Amino acid sequence: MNPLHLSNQLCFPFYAISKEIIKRYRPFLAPLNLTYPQYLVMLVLWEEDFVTLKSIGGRLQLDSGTLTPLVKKLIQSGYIEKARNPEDERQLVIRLTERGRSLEEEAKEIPARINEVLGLNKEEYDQYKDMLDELAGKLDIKRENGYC
Amino acid sequence: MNPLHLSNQLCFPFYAISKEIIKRYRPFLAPLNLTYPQYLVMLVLWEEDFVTLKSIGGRLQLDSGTLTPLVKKLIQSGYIEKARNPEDERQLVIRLTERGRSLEEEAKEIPARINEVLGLNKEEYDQYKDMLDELAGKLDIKRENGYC
DNA sequence: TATATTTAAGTTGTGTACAATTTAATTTTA
DNA sequence: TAAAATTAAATTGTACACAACTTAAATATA
Repeated sequence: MNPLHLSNQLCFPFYAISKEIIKRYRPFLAPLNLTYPQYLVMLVLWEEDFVTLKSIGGRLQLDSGTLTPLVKKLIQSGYIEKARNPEDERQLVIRLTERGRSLEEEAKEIPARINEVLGLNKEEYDQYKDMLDELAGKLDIKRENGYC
Repeated sequence: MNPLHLSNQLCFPFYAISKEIIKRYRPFLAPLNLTYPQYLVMLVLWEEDFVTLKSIGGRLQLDSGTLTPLVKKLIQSGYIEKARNPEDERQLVIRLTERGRSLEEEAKEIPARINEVLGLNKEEYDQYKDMLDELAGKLDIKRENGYC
Protein backbone atom coordinates (compact mmCIF):
# COMPACT_ATOMS: atom_id res chain seq x y z
CA MET A 1 0.00 0.00 0.00
CA ASN A 2 1.52 3.26 -1.20
CA PRO A 3 0.42 6.12 1.08
CA LEU A 4 1.15 8.60 -1.72
CA HIS A 5 -1.36 6.93 -4.04
CA LEU A 6 -4.32 9.22 -4.72
CA SER A 7 -6.71 6.39 -3.83
CA ASN A 8 -5.26 6.29 -0.31
CA GLN A 9 -5.80 9.94 0.45
CA LEU A 10 -8.56 10.95 2.85
CA CYS A 11 -8.50 14.64 1.99
CA PHE A 12 -8.90 14.31 -1.75
CA PRO A 13 -12.45 12.89 -1.68
CA PHE A 14 -13.47 15.68 0.70
CA TYR A 15 -11.99 18.20 -1.70
CA ALA A 16 -13.55 16.58 -4.78
CA ILE A 17 -16.98 15.95 -3.24
CA SER A 18 -17.14 19.44 -1.79
CA LYS A 19 -16.42 21.00 -5.19
CA GLU A 20 -18.88 18.67 -6.92
CA ILE A 21 -21.75 19.46 -4.58
CA ILE A 22 -21.06 23.20 -4.83
CA LYS A 23 -21.19 22.85 -8.62
CA ARG A 24 -24.64 21.30 -8.29
CA TYR A 25 -25.86 24.28 -6.28
CA ARG A 26 -25.04 26.66 -9.12
CA PRO A 27 -28.21 26.16 -11.23
CA PHE A 28 -30.32 26.91 -8.15
CA LEU A 29 -28.25 29.79 -6.80
CA ALA A 30 -27.49 31.60 -10.07
CA PRO A 31 -31.13 32.73 -10.55
CA LEU A 32 -30.92 34.31 -7.08
CA ASN A 33 -27.66 35.99 -8.06
CA LEU A 34 -25.81 34.12 -5.28
CA THR A 35 -22.59 32.11 -5.22
CA TYR A 36 -22.28 29.24 -2.74
CA PRO A 37 -20.22 31.21 -0.17
CA GLN A 38 -22.66 34.11 -0.50
CA TYR A 39 -25.53 31.66 0.08
CA LEU A 40 -23.79 30.48 3.27
CA VAL A 41 -23.66 34.07 4.54
CA MET A 42 -27.37 34.45 3.77
CA LEU A 43 -28.11 31.20 5.67
CA VAL A 44 -26.37 32.65 8.71
CA LEU A 45 -28.34 35.89 8.46
CA TRP A 46 -31.69 34.14 7.96
CA GLU A 47 -30.97 32.31 11.20
CA GLU A 48 -29.88 35.40 13.06
CA ASP A 49 -30.02 38.94 11.77
CA PHE A 50 -27.77 41.77 13.04
CA VAL A 51 -24.55 39.83 13.47
CA THR A 52 -20.95 40.99 13.23
CA LEU A 53 -18.65 40.09 10.38
CA LYS A 54 -16.51 38.32 12.96
CA SER A 55 -19.32 36.03 14.10
CA ILE A 56 -20.28 35.20 10.50
CA GLY A 57 -16.64 34.30 9.99
CA GLY A 58 -16.72 32.18 13.13
CA ARG A 59 -19.64 30.12 11.91
CA LEU A 60 -18.43 29.75 8.32
CA GLN A 61 -14.73 29.50 9.09
CA LEU A 62 -13.91 32.44 6.85
CA ASP A 63 -11.74 35.44 7.69
CA SER A 64 -12.14 39.12 6.86
CA GLY A 65 -9.93 38.73 3.80
CA THR A 66 -12.64 36.54 2.29
CA LEU A 67 -15.70 38.11 3.87
CA THR A 68 -14.97 41.80 3.26
CA PRO A 69 -15.25 41.53 -0.56
CA LEU A 70 -18.04 38.95 -0.29
CA VAL A 71 -20.12 41.27 1.91
CA LYS A 72 -19.48 44.07 -0.58
CA LYS A 73 -21.03 41.92 -3.32
CA LEU A 74 -24.09 41.10 -1.20
CA ILE A 75 -24.56 44.81 -0.49
CA GLN A 76 -24.33 45.54 -4.24
CA SER A 77 -26.92 42.81 -4.82
CA GLY A 78 -29.17 44.62 -2.36
CA TYR A 79 -29.51 41.74 0.11
CA ILE A 80 -27.66 43.15 3.13
CA GLU A 81 -26.50 46.38 4.73
CA LYS A 82 -23.54 47.11 6.97
CA ALA A 83 -22.92 49.56 9.78
CA ARG A 84 -20.39 49.98 12.55
CA ASN A 85 -21.49 48.99 16.02
CA PRO A 86 -21.72 52.28 18.00
CA GLU A 87 -20.87 50.35 21.18
CA ASP A 88 -17.64 49.08 19.61
CA GLU A 89 -16.57 50.86 16.47
CA ARG A 90 -14.24 48.03 15.51
CA GLN A 91 -17.19 45.77 14.78
CA LEU A 92 -19.10 45.71 11.53
CA VAL A 93 -22.74 44.73 12.04
CA ILE A 94 -24.47 43.08 9.09
CA ARG A 95 -28.23 43.03 8.67
CA LEU A 96 -30.68 41.92 6.02
CA THR A 97 -32.49 44.38 3.79
CA GLU A 98 -36.20 43.83 3.07
CA ARG A 99 -35.07 42.21 -0.20
CA GLY A 100 -32.65 39.97 1.66
CA ARG A 101 -35.41 38.85 3.99
CA SER A 102 -37.82 38.12 1.13
CA LEU A 103 -35.09 36.10 -0.60
CA GLU A 104 -35.43 33.42 2.08
CA GLU A 105 -38.81 32.46 0.64
CA GLU A 106 -37.25 32.01 -2.80
CA ALA A 107 -34.43 29.89 -1.35
CA LYS A 108 -36.73 27.63 0.71
CA GLU A 109 -36.87 24.93 -1.95
CA ILE A 110 -33.13 24.71 -2.56
CA PRO A 111 -32.24 22.10 0.10
CA ALA A 112 -34.93 19.73 -1.20
CA ARG A 113 -33.81 20.26 -4.82
CA ILE A 114 -30.19 19.59 -3.86
CA ASN A 115 -31.15 16.39 -2.09
CA GLU A 116 -32.93 15.27 -5.27
CA VAL A 117 -29.86 16.08 -7.34
CA LEU A 118 -27.59 14.19 -4.92
CA GLY A 119 -29.93 11.21 -5.06
CA LEU A 120 -29.62 10.29 -1.38
CA ASN A 121 -32.46 8.82 0.64
CA LYS A 122 -33.15 9.76 4.26
CA GLU A 123 -31.01 6.98 5.75
CA GLU A 124 -28.04 7.76 3.52
CA TYR A 125 -28.37 11.48 4.20
CA ASP A 126 -28.50 10.92 7.97
CA GLN A 127 -25.60 8.49 7.89
CA TYR A 128 -23.37 10.92 5.98
CA LYS A 129 -24.51 13.81 8.13
CA ASP A 130 -23.66 11.98 11.37
CA MET A 131 -20.25 10.98 10.12
CA LEU A 132 -19.44 14.50 8.98
CA ASP A 133 -20.57 16.05 12.24
CA GLU A 134 -18.45 13.54 14.14
CA LEU A 135 -15.37 14.28 12.05
CA ALA A 136 -15.98 18.03 12.26
CA GLY A 137 -16.01 17.56 16.01
CA LYS A 138 -12.72 15.67 15.97
CA LEU A 139 -11.20 18.41 13.82
CA ASP A 140 -12.61 20.99 16.19
CA ILE A 141 -14.44 22.84 13.44
CA LYS A 142 -17.63 23.27 15.36
CA ARG A 143 -16.82 25.25 18.47
CA GLU A 144 -18.27 28.56 17.42
CA ASN A 145 -20.15 27.82 14.24
CA GLY A 146 -22.85 25.71 15.86
CA TYR A 147 -23.51 23.82 12.66
CA CYS A 148 -23.84 20.59 14.57
CA MET B 1 -36.73 21.34 11.19
CA ASN B 2 -35.69 24.27 9.03
CA PRO B 3 -33.92 23.00 5.89
CA LEU B 4 -32.21 26.38 5.50
CA HIS B 5 -30.53 26.08 8.90
CA LEU B 6 -26.77 25.72 8.54
CA SER B 7 -26.83 22.69 10.81
CA ASN B 8 -29.07 20.87 8.34
CA GLN B 9 -26.80 21.34 5.35
CA LEU B 10 -24.85 18.36 4.02
CA CYS B 11 -22.54 20.36 1.78
CA PHE B 12 -21.29 22.77 4.39
CA PRO B 13 -19.40 20.20 6.49
CA PHE B 14 -17.76 18.89 3.33
CA TYR B 15 -16.73 22.42 2.45
CA ALA B 16 -15.51 23.22 5.96
CA ILE B 17 -13.72 19.91 6.57
CA SER B 18 -12.05 20.02 3.16
CA LYS B 19 -10.68 23.51 3.83
CA GLU B 20 -9.59 22.55 7.34
CA ILE B 21 -7.66 19.46 6.23
CA ILE B 22 -6.00 21.41 3.40
CA LYS B 23 -4.93 24.01 5.96
CA ARG B 24 -3.27 21.25 7.98
CA TYR B 25 -1.26 20.14 4.95
CA ARG B 26 0.32 23.57 4.63
CA PRO B 27 3.11 23.16 7.23
CA PHE B 28 4.21 19.95 5.49
CA LEU B 29 3.83 21.19 1.91
CA ALA B 30 5.29 24.67 2.29
CA PRO B 31 8.87 23.37 2.87
CA LEU B 32 8.55 21.50 -0.44
CA ASN B 33 7.30 24.69 -2.09
CA LEU B 34 3.97 23.02 -2.94
CA THR B 35 0.35 24.06 -2.46
CA TYR B 36 -2.28 21.37 -1.93
CA PRO B 37 -3.53 21.36 -5.57
CA GLN B 38 0.09 21.27 -6.76
CA TYR B 39 0.70 18.31 -4.42
CA LEU B 40 -2.27 16.51 -5.99
CA VAL B 41 -0.74 16.95 -9.45
CA MET B 42 2.55 15.55 -8.13
CA LEU B 43 0.70 12.55 -6.63
CA VAL B 44 -0.75 11.81 -10.08
CA LEU B 45 2.67 12.06 -11.71
CA TRP B 46 4.39 9.90 -9.08
CA GLU B 47 1.80 7.24 -9.90
CA GLU B 48 2.14 7.59 -13.64
CA ASP B 49 4.65 9.76 -15.44
CA PHE B 50 4.16 11.13 -18.96
CA VAL B 51 0.47 11.95 -18.79
CA THR B 52 -1.56 14.57 -20.60
CA LEU B 53 -2.96 17.67 -18.96
CA LYS B 54 -6.39 16.34 -19.86
CA SER B 55 -5.89 13.08 -17.97
CA ILE B 56 -4.52 14.88 -14.91
CA GLY B 57 -7.65 17.01 -15.04
CA GLY B 58 -9.77 13.88 -15.35
CA ARG B 59 -8.33 12.37 -12.19
CA LEU B 60 -8.36 15.56 -10.14
CA GLN B 61 -11.56 17.01 -11.57
CA LEU B 62 -9.83 20.21 -12.65
CA ASP B 63 -10.04 21.94 -16.00
CA SER B 64 -7.39 23.67 -18.09
CA GLY B 65 -8.35 27.03 -16.64
CA THR B 66 -7.06 25.79 -13.29
CA LEU B 67 -4.32 23.46 -14.48
CA THR B 68 -2.58 25.65 -17.07
CA PRO B 69 -1.34 28.22 -14.52
CA LEU B 70 -0.75 25.50 -11.91
CA VAL B 71 1.47 23.53 -14.29
CA LYS B 72 3.33 26.75 -15.07
CA LYS B 73 4.11 27.09 -11.36
CA LEU B 74 5.36 23.50 -11.09
CA ILE B 75 7.61 24.06 -14.12
CA GLN B 76 9.00 27.22 -12.48
CA SER B 77 9.62 25.20 -9.32
CA GLY B 78 11.60 22.75 -11.44
CA TYR B 79 9.46 19.68 -10.68
CA ILE B 80 7.91 19.01 -14.09
CA GLU B 81 8.37 19.66 -17.80
CA LYS B 82 5.84 19.93 -20.58
CA ALA B 83 5.89 19.11 -24.28
CA ARG B 84 3.36 18.65 -27.05
CA ASN B 85 2.55 15.09 -28.06
CA PRO B 86 3.97 14.69 -31.61
CA GLU B 87 1.22 12.15 -32.33
CA ASP B 88 -1.45 14.68 -31.43
CA GLU B 89 -0.29 18.25 -31.21
CA ARG B 90 -3.39 19.26 -29.24
CA GLN B 91 -2.18 17.30 -26.25
CA LEU B 92 0.24 18.57 -23.65
CA VAL B 93 2.31 15.79 -22.13
CA ILE B 94 3.59 16.39 -18.60
CA ARG B 95 6.57 14.57 -17.16
CA LEU B 96 8.63 14.73 -13.99
CA THR B 97 12.10 16.24 -13.92
CA GLU B 98 14.83 14.47 -11.94
CA ARG B 99 14.07 16.93 -9.12
CA GLY B 100 10.37 16.12 -9.35
CA ARG B 101 11.13 12.42 -9.03
CA SER B 102 13.44 12.90 -6.05
CA LEU B 103 10.75 15.00 -4.36
CA GLU B 104 8.66 11.86 -3.89
CA GLU B 105 11.14 10.65 -1.28
CA GLU B 106 10.75 13.93 0.65
CA ALA B 107 6.96 13.67 0.47
CA LYS B 108 6.79 10.04 1.63
CA GLU B 109 6.18 10.95 5.25
CA ILE B 110 3.39 13.44 4.63
CA PRO B 111 0.41 11.04 4.70
CA ALA B 112 1.51 9.61 8.05
CA ARG B 113 2.08 13.11 9.48
CA ILE B 114 -1.36 14.21 8.29
CA ASN B 115 -2.99 11.19 9.90
CA GLU B 116 -1.27 12.12 13.17
CA VAL B 117 -2.54 15.68 12.87
CA LEU B 118 -6.09 14.51 12.13
CA GLY B 119 -5.94 12.20 15.14
CA LEU B 120 -7.81 9.32 13.51
CA ASN B 121 -7.10 5.68 14.26
CA LYS B 122 -7.14 2.96 11.60
CA GLU B 123 -10.81 2.07 12.10
CA GLU B 124 -11.96 5.68 11.95
CA TYR B 125 -9.83 6.34 8.88
CA ASP B 126 -11.21 3.27 7.09
CA GLN B 127 -14.77 4.10 8.06
CA TYR B 128 -14.51 7.65 6.71
CA LYS B 129 -12.70 6.46 3.61
CA ASP B 130 -15.38 3.88 2.80
CA MET B 131 -18.16 6.39 3.24
CA LEU B 132 -16.43 8.96 1.06
CA ASP B 133 -15.70 6.46 -1.70
CA GLU B 134 -19.32 5.36 -1.61
CA LEU B 135 -20.61 8.91 -1.84
CA ALA B 136 -18.11 9.76 -4.57
CA GLY B 137 -19.49 6.79 -6.46
CA LYS B 138 -23.04 8.01 -6.05
CA LEU B 139 -22.01 11.45 -7.24
CA ASP B 140 -20.19 9.83 -10.14
CA ILE B 141 -16.90 11.52 -9.31
CA LYS B 142 -14.82 8.42 -9.79
CA ARG B 143 -15.27 7.30 -13.37
CA GLU B 144 -11.96 8.46 -14.73
CA ASN B 145 -9.98 9.49 -11.71
CA GLY B 146 -9.58 6.01 -10.31
CA TYR B 147 -9.11 7.30 -6.77
CA CYS B 148 -11.25 4.50 -5.43
C1' DT C 1 -11.92 15.54 -49.86
C1' DA C 2 -13.65 19.97 -48.40
C1' DT C 3 -16.58 21.26 -44.56
C1' DA C 4 -18.40 20.54 -40.07
C1' DT C 5 -17.72 18.83 -35.62
C1' DT C 6 -15.14 17.65 -31.83
C1' DT C 7 -11.32 17.94 -28.83
C1' DA C 8 -7.30 19.87 -25.92
C1' DA C 9 -5.13 23.88 -24.21
C1' DG C 10 -5.00 28.41 -23.44
C1' DT C 11 -7.19 32.96 -22.22
C1' DT C 12 -10.21 36.15 -19.86
C1' DG C 13 -12.92 37.60 -16.17
C1' DT C 14 -15.17 36.90 -11.73
C1' DG C 15 -15.09 35.21 -7.19
C1' DT C 16 -13.34 33.03 -3.51
C1' DA C 17 -9.45 31.50 0.18
C1' DC C 18 -5.97 32.76 3.08
C1' DA C 19 -1.35 34.40 4.86
C1' DA C 20 0.61 38.56 6.19
C1' DT C 21 0.27 43.22 7.13
C1' DT C 22 -2.02 47.65 8.31
C1' DT C 23 -5.23 50.64 10.70
C1' DA C 24 -8.09 51.98 14.19
C1' DA C 25 -10.58 50.98 18.34
C1' DT C 26 -10.72 48.75 22.77
C1' DT C 27 -8.83 46.48 26.71
C1' DT C 28 -5.04 45.25 29.75
C1' DT C 29 -1.48 46.22 32.60
C1' DA C 30 2.63 48.31 34.41
C1' DT D 1 -3.71 56.62 33.32
C1' DA D 2 -0.26 56.31 29.64
C1' DA D 3 1.88 52.59 27.14
C1' DA D 4 1.41 47.87 25.61
C1' DA D 5 -1.34 44.28 24.02
C1' DT D 6 -5.34 42.68 21.83
C1' DT D 7 -9.05 42.76 18.69
C1' DA D 8 -11.94 43.58 14.28
C1' DA D 9 -11.84 44.95 9.60
C1' DA D 10 -9.61 46.18 5.74
C1' DT D 11 -5.81 45.69 2.51
C1' DT D 12 -2.30 43.38 -0.28
C1' DG D 13 -0.55 39.66 -2.73
C1' DT D 14 -0.65 34.87 -4.24
C1' DA D 15 -3.12 30.92 -5.80
C1' DC D 16 -6.78 28.43 -6.97
C1' DA D 17 -11.72 27.32 -9.32
C1' DC D 18 -14.52 27.62 -13.06
C1' DA D 19 -17.68 29.58 -16.68
C1' DA D 20 -17.29 31.25 -21.15
C1' DC D 21 -14.67 31.89 -24.98
C1' DT D 22 -10.73 31.42 -28.41
C1' DT D 23 -7.39 28.89 -31.05
C1' DA D 24 -5.48 25.15 -33.29
C1' DA D 25 -5.38 20.33 -34.29
C1' DA D 26 -7.69 16.05 -35.23
C1' DT D 27 -11.72 13.45 -36.56
C1' DA D 28 -16.16 12.72 -38.71
C1' DT D 29 -19.21 13.21 -42.40
C1' DA D 30 -21.74 14.92 -46.32
